[in-house]
Amino acid sequence: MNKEVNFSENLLKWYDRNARVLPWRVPPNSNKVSNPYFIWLSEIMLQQTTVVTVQPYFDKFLSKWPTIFELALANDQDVMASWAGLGYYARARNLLKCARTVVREYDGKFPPCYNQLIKLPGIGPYTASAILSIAFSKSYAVLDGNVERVISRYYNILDPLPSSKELLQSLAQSNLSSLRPGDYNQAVMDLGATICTPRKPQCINCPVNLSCKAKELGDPAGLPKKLQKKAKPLKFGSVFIGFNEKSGYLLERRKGKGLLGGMLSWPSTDWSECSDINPPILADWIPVSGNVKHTFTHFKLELSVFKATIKKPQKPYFFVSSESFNVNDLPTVMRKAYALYLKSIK
DNA sequence: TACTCGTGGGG
DNA sequence: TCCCCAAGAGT
Repeated sequence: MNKEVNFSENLLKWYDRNARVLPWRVPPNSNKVSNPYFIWLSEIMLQQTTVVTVQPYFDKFLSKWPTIFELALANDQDVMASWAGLGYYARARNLLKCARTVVREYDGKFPPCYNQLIKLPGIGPYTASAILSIAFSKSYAVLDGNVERVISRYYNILDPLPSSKELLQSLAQSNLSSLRPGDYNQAVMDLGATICTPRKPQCINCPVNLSCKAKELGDPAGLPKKLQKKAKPLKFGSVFIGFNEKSGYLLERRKGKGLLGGMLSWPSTDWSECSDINPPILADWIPVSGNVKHTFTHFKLELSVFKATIKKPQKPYFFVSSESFNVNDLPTVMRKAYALYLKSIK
């Protein structure tokens, strides 16, 4: 028996006994069919996001929009508010674009074809392969962070990411089970998430430890090697929380691209290496004690917070009544500013 | 290619 | 406290 068969067979045997129970997943050997809408929605949410974080959002989206047809009819603000806190908000914008395209162009059915899937907004090589293998049983191996780690260890690949990606993709594909491509992909990812972890891999419990190259002659925990990342600069800015009893809170809708694009936000200065406390609205602004510290993917941020009673809305800004205001409609960094404001008025 | 794009948890 | 990383995609 060659090593490739060994890997795939042992992995699937392990998966049959140890597959995690997830709301979007069909258990192995259950004779149930995956719902492509569930698979797509979960895969978009799971991009760079942990299963634990995704679960409540997945449940919320399914309860509000049980099928792609309802989602396609949702309004943008509702979807963005429902995504708030999950991060990478381009995913939410593309999610809605994609749902509308699939309903309009494909009668609400995801095309079981790589070249068509990859053209849809928010669907890249990973997500296209995940949908094809899990929902349509087609032979496409996924390459995500888990697979990169498992495969680079199994073959002891010493070249650093991302240059080794092409090789890892072909190795993952060469091992794929054509009978159970979806289970194979999910099995590798489950293995990476639970056994072949970034630190302190539990090789003793690994179903393929007897043929793993890194375990045999290398350092599994040291793989995959990655190129060094650059340091995060520190940026500063100010946000302004305006309120009055009658009208509610003064907010803005951030422009549709870039950081926090499309999200509800407190009026804010730009964020840069120099601190800026010039309010975009005229009022008697009072500094709120303390500041907001927040870390984004590529920079750190410190925000000063100001409060004032605002009489009239001023152009791009608008009031949201106290009754309909929900701080959880805001991204996390803006929730932090609100928490500071609440502390200051108590 | 390399950079942009959130957030929370673990070591 | 800080760094790493998590079912990546878009530009």
